Amino acid sequence: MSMPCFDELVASLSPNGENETWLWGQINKILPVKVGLRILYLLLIDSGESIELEQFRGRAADVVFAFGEMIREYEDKKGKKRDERISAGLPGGDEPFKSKSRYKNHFLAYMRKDGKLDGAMSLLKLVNMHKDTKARLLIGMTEAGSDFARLENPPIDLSDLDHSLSQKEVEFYLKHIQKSVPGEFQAIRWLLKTISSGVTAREEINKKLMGEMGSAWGASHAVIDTQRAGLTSRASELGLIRAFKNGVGLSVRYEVTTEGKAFLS
DNA sequence: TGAGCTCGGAGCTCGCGTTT
DNA sequence: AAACGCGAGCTCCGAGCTCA
Repeated sequence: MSMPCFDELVASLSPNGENETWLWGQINKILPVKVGLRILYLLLIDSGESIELEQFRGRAADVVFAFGEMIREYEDKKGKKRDERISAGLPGGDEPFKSKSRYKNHFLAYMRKDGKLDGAMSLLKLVNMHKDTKARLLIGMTEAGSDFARLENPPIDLSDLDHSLSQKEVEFYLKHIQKSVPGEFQAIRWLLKTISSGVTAREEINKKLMGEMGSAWGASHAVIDTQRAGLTSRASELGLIRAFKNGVGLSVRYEVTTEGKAFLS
């Protein structure tokens, strides 16, 4: 299926161009997107080019909920700390309905009443949607989505619950956003450059972000905070930055990793 | 006019440092 | 060594808007 263009995405409702429109900050992990994408890929082997959106969303939420619980159980048993867990963002907990619904809307995909596409899968142009002649809403994969879905993934394919993404998946993601999702590409470059220049603490990054993008976005402090948190979380999952605590105080600082430096150059 | 939807923020939990 | 406090990361609630 062809890629959705920027105008078809909910992101286009912001007054800024595609380069300045970052992924919404609550999309803070890539693994939940990858798992959903693999499920869609498998469903499409039987169904052809597209499948009914709600059928996919229901099935994916159920499977990923079980997957998330299984990973959490492993992490609990190992006594893993918050920043070592790969289960963040996956649905789970004792309110399955709410958690699945959040997963479906943030990490999977849906079409708003106004026809704009929302959800990480759509915003990253890994899927596309259309209505058939009977007004049924169908979802299919773009070529990039299908390529990304097929790549071997540590927890899904190797039962490796300590790593969320393989090196190949990281490389694919970065190449893909460079080519097709310029807002996310620019956001990650902005963050790496910012940290490289010595702006390494949470509030300093917020301040710089507010100064440079705040007025264009019309963003409150809370929105800046959300965007910053999501971006640092994604960049860290991709292995481009690392958080550390320097001796005194609690506050975290970030540094650009070797991989991050390679990406910048 | 009220049911459903969207956006953005409120607030929870965890873990670590500090205080008593 | 227990209690406290706070930063960080994450979850999901709900005010206000839209649309039937």
